[in-house]
Amino acid sequence: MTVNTLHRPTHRDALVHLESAFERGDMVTVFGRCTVDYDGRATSELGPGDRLVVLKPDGSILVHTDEKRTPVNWQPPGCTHSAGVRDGRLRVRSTRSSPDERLDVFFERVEQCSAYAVNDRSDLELVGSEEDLRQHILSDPSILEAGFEPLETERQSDAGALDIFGEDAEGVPVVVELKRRRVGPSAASQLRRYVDAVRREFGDNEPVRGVLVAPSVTDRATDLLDREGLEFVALDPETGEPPVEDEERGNEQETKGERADDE
Amino acid sequence: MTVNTLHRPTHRDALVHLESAFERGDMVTVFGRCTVDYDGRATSELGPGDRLVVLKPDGSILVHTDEKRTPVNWQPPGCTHSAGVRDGRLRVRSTRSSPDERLDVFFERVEQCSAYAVNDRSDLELVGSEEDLRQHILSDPSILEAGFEPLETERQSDAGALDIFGEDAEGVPVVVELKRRRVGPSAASQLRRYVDAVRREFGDNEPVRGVLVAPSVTDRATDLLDREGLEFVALDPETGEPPVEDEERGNEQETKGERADDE
DNA sequence: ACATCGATTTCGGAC
DNA sequence: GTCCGAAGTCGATGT
Repeated sequence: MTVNTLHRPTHRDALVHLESAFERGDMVTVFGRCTVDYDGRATSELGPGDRLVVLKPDGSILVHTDEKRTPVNWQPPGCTHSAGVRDGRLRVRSTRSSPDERLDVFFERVEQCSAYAVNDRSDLELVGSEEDLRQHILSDPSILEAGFEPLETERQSDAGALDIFGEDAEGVPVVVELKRRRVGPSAASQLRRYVDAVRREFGDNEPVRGVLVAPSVTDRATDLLDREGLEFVALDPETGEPPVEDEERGNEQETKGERADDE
Repeated sequence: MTVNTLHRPTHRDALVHLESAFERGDMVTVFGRCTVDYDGRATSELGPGDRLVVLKPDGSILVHTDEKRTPVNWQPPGCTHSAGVRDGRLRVRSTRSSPDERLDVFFERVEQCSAYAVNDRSDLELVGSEEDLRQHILSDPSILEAGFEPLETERQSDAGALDIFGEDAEGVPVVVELKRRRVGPSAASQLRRYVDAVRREFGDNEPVRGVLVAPSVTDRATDLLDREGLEFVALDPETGEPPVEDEERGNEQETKGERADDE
């Protein structure tokens, strides 16, 4: 039996059900009318309403309303579940120390309470991350710029690790910062921070270039980059190729032969 | 009846159950062995395993394994739910355009399928945000520094909006950047970006101070602030007071009379 | 719709 | 444990 469900249980029955589910390491859902009280990194209160509460065997807890992808209240993995009956209500509690936190869900009525025995060994395989973009550039550095040579990834600097550090065709050092999606001002600041650090290392006489690589860039970020003498290269993280633009298309020299032969 | 549940339904029964739940605007959970396929901003695949799928009437969908606070796959509000039977499996699909995205969950077996009629009008009340910290400073600017005078919040600059813009006791412009928790290098960069922008506005002859306000700061961020001539002030977002430090405590002048009278 | 930025961000990796 | 940055981040606000 992989699912064990109670409908409209008494608080006492729900309590026993919950505690044995915690014991077995089941995943649990509780649906009913409740209030929520949180105190920890911040403090919150939530008045009465119908919500779905999910308790996982890794210690995480989620309180979901009928809206939003993000739970209205939660606690991350590593917390301790407990349950009890207080003042005629079922209290589901999650606690941890460091930081010291407590989440209480008080049910005035439980509509349904289910325990699921979970078996899951599969890992998610995801394509299109910043790491994928990096692999594209490392396997064919010319997609960044003709003559670019990567020398090091995750190279340490005073300001943190550089995504890619390399040299251009003239041997000038290049700091490359990668983003999987359209970039704004913060990415420009980040690149500047890294370029500043490398310039301090190399001394004021040596030129150091900074290149931001992303599928696209906002206007304000472009302004900031221009002001700092930094550069931008448009690349898609999934394909490693320049993204197709709706405007100004059709006149670019390609480094790969991916163009359709319709012209 | 606020909950409607099927145990080990046939795919066809689950399908009918799902479609009427979508119609009614219920919140839905499906538990069973499934695979997941996602294509959109990125691309992912997830092999077979037992998962809890939550579908909300606002169009969001969550696929939860037995671990992590974050769903292993999901779709944000505004998507369209649909269900069908394909190749002997129950397919639960979520789609949207702009961006063009598709999430498919294929159940080889459904253990339980529940529809919940949700009634929830309460809003979360939360204390301890950056906005709370700002209110503390605006209502008593001296907690930042004696003589500080706030002039404007969300003042626009070339680099974005400033949290607080004001003057110190000498009339020198001050850019204040607020963070509700311990800050690292990126907050220092952000403040620097804002101070640079204001200095460009005011001209090189005018002094402009930059103050980062947060409960604490990392060493690397301190280095960056020092290098840029920026300042740090320690304040807690919930209390608006200097946080209690384990070390070097006991010698600070308080602005509020919150100390215990045990000495 | 896009831009910008906060978040009880969460998460993973490195130290 | 802390630090640091990525994320299919999400979500809110303003334009």
